[in-house]
Amino acid sequence: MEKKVTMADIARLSGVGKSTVSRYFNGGYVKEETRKRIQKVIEDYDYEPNTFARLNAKESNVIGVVVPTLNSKITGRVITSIDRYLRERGYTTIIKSSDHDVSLELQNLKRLARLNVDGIILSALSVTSEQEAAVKEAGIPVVVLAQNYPSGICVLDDDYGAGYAMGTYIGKRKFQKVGYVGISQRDEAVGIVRKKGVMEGVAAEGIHQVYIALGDYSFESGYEAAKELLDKEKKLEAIICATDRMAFGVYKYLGEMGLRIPEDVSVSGFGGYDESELLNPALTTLKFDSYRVGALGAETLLKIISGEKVSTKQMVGFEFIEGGSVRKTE
Amino acid sequence: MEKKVTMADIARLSGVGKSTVSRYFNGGYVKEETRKRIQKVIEDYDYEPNTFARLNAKESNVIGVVVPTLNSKITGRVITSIDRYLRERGYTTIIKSSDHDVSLELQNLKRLARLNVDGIILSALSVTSEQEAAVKEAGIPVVVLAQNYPSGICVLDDDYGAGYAMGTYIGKRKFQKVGYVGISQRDEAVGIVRKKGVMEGVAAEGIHQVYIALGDYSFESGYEAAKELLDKEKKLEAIICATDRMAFGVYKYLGEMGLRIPEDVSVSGFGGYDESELLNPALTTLKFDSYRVGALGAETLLKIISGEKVSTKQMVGFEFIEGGSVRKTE
DNA sequence: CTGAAAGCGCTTACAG
DNA sequence: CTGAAAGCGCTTACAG
Repeated sequence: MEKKVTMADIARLSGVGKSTVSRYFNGGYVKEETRKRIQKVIEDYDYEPNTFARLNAKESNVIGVVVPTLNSKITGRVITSIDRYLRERGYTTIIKSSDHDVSLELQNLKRLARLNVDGIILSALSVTSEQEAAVKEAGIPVVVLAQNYPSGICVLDDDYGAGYAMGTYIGKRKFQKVGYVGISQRDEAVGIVRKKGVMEGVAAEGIHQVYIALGDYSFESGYEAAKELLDKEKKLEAIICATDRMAFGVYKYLGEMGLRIPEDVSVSGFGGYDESELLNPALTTLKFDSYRVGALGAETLLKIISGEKVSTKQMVGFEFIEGGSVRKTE
Repeated sequence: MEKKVTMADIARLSGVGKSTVSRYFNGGYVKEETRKRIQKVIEDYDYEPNTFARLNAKESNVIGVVVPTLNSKITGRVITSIDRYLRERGYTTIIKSSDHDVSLELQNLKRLARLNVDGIILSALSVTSEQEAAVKEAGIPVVVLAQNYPSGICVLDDDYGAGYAMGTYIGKRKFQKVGYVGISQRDEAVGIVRKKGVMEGVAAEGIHQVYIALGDYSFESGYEAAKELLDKEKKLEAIICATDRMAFGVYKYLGEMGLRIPEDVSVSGFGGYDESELLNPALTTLKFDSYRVGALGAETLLKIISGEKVSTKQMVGFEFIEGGSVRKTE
């Protein structure tokens, strides 16, 4: 292993002081000629400063990202987008997973604060008071993603708008009997806001009675919900599912019952994962823009850091994906 | 923002020297009584040392992980598993994405080395000589994942075994005409090793002619490959796909042609993502154990760090998932 | 078993 | 425009 070359080495080799090399990297004044000399040496040695040695720098140029899991398509998109945005602007991003554990999430928050990061992007499991306290105590800018965060800055999916769009889409088909497979209210975005959008959307089209079943995001729960709904009301014409995965479960149940989609029952979802198009018929669904959520979150954080004013609550749009799972009105 | 409490504060508050507090954290000798005093203060102040300030420590307790993308199911599983394994053992893991960019991958490698990480887990885009040089020069332990790495230590999926298992499974059905949708040889694991397994597997069951088409992992390429294969050979009885996603494309083409699965054509894949069971019929496929790859990679790296001997090449198994997409022999 | 001192690789006033 | 000095929050010999 070769000796690691440090800033002091670069300084010595270029015949300048360390402070000058430091200024070279941090945009301070360096005479053009000196700059050239330093640059040459840096290239020769393929040198880059050690980001983590900036112990007493005003800005660390490090941003912390806390996510609930490393294992979801959404998280994958969000952190890809954050990482890219930040990298292109010279920031180092440190990703910490809470692994679905609230206490680990709290620990991650505290640890990042201690590492002197310039800011934190938090994709929260849920908003807890302890967490709010930690954020406050950290004294560094925090942007919360995909979760309403009244006491701070957040970037959200437009769940209400999406729900409303799907509600009116289904409503316009003039179905008499509609079912909805929802999610517990503990998930505010999906369980409350999205549902509200759907309900008000169908209502706007004159449908006032919706049969409701509750699922838990899983394939199986969609299957069970479909069974429950069709048991309660044999003549259901359409089932709106709060997530694609549950819609897949509904597909399975309808298939087993010999009911055709969309001739007998129409089905729709929310999510817009690539799988939706694999189904037969392709699922009519709605895709949230997770990449945009990540990028906007990062952009917002950098603005806060540089002292710009930002909105406390920003909404990111969605895209309607029309498949073949909803019957057209003849 | 409150003043950050540092190790010096803890030392002062416990009436000991900084070195003693440091030893407290790093397992050095501290008298039981002193230990208690320090512990009390630490708890009162909810203190944890700043991992990145250990500039001249022998071990940084930081492990770097370089992945090709943050945006794939497999990567998600691998890093979840690595992160968990390492966290439980007191390591901090730093995840860097190469975002499908070879030069960024190289930069990530160099940067991590400069950060003085104790070791690196590399899920490589491909093995390049520059990269091998960087790894060598880094002078720190590196474990390569899911890619054969003759010059170092690696942890691999058992692609040959998986291919062979699928090959014999299909072969035993005594199909006369079999097709294979493969992947370019540039991907050694899938394009060469897996294919070899499949070919030798079917051959072992007496099938010697296999019609081959090439795809690029995508849904569309699976669709096109199916078209090409069925064009070349109308009576194909089975199509083995090197990946599930391409198998989905095959499903679509067969559906459009009015061919039933498995009555007319049997189909199988590799991957075992959750989506496979959503299809109708469920896809017969084979699941690699990405969690195990991650954990074994991390375990191996820690062994190297602690000076234990490790195998240069370790293979991780798979699980056969029997769906309904392959015709049973009557 | 413990602490003062030196050092890790940087950055930041400050004097020139 | 530049460099010497002090400092960031830790760890590590070393002396006691």
